[in-house]
Amino acid sequence: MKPDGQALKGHLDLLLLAALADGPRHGYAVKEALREGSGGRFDLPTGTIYPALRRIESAGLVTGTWSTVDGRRRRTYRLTAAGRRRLHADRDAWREFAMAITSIVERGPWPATT
Amino acid sequence: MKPDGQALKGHLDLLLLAALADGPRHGYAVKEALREGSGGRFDLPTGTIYPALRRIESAGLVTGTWSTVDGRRRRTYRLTAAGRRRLHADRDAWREFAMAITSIVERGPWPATT
DNA sequence: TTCCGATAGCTAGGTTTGCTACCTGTTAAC
DNA sequence: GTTAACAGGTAGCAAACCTAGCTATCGGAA
Repeated sequence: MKPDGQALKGHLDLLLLAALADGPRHGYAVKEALREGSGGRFDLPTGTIYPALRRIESAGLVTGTWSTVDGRRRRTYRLTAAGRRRLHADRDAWREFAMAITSIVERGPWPATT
Repeated sequence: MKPDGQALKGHLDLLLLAALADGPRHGYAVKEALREGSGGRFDLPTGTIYPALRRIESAGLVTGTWSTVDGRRRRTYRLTAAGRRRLHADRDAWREFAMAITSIVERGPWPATT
């Protein structure tokens, strides 16, 4: 499926961190994990994934190491302690955010402006 | 509460449309409705609200009319037919989006990369 | 042999869009 | 007289995701 315009803004880091939560993955595997984990909803272009991984790497949330498998260069990322903390914090923030949006959007007519 | 960085990107229009779903409101009332409807979570600055209302107005999703109450200028916005359609579409898109994020974020360790 | 798709990585530049900071003005409270 | 709440607005910044394009390997199809 195609990207959502701006909808992902501010939530991509959470997705990347979540995709690395159970162990190291290289960039392409992160991309596949997000696609499969979302039922095809988040089929993000590599131009979104790779710069974002670099970004959170330089923020100290993940560390990346190079390796070569079958002649293909791979950069494998793993969560740092800070990344894991950020994952938990962002997950909480997401829950709060989603609840707030939902509470506004999923309601019948508003109570009269008291 | 303070703004969420980039988290709102792409979802603000939905909130504005939802705030106007049960009847016309002027800009300031929209701001208050979002603050109250979100339990204080979305206390958006006027510099966010007013330009965004203008934006969705020029997109044909709402229409605005001037009036004066107690010497205060008010611009009251109401949904157009297109705005109501967009509201429904965006609400569906939000549900899908939230489900997709949640399904990635709210899980134990990923199934092994098969 | 050549080509293509999947895998794997990368960058440059554009665009959108919310936020910061600032402004005008009225009414009511202190 | 000053402040707070109400009501509207603009200019310009900055984040960051997306588009478009690039290199390169490997396996299978044509």
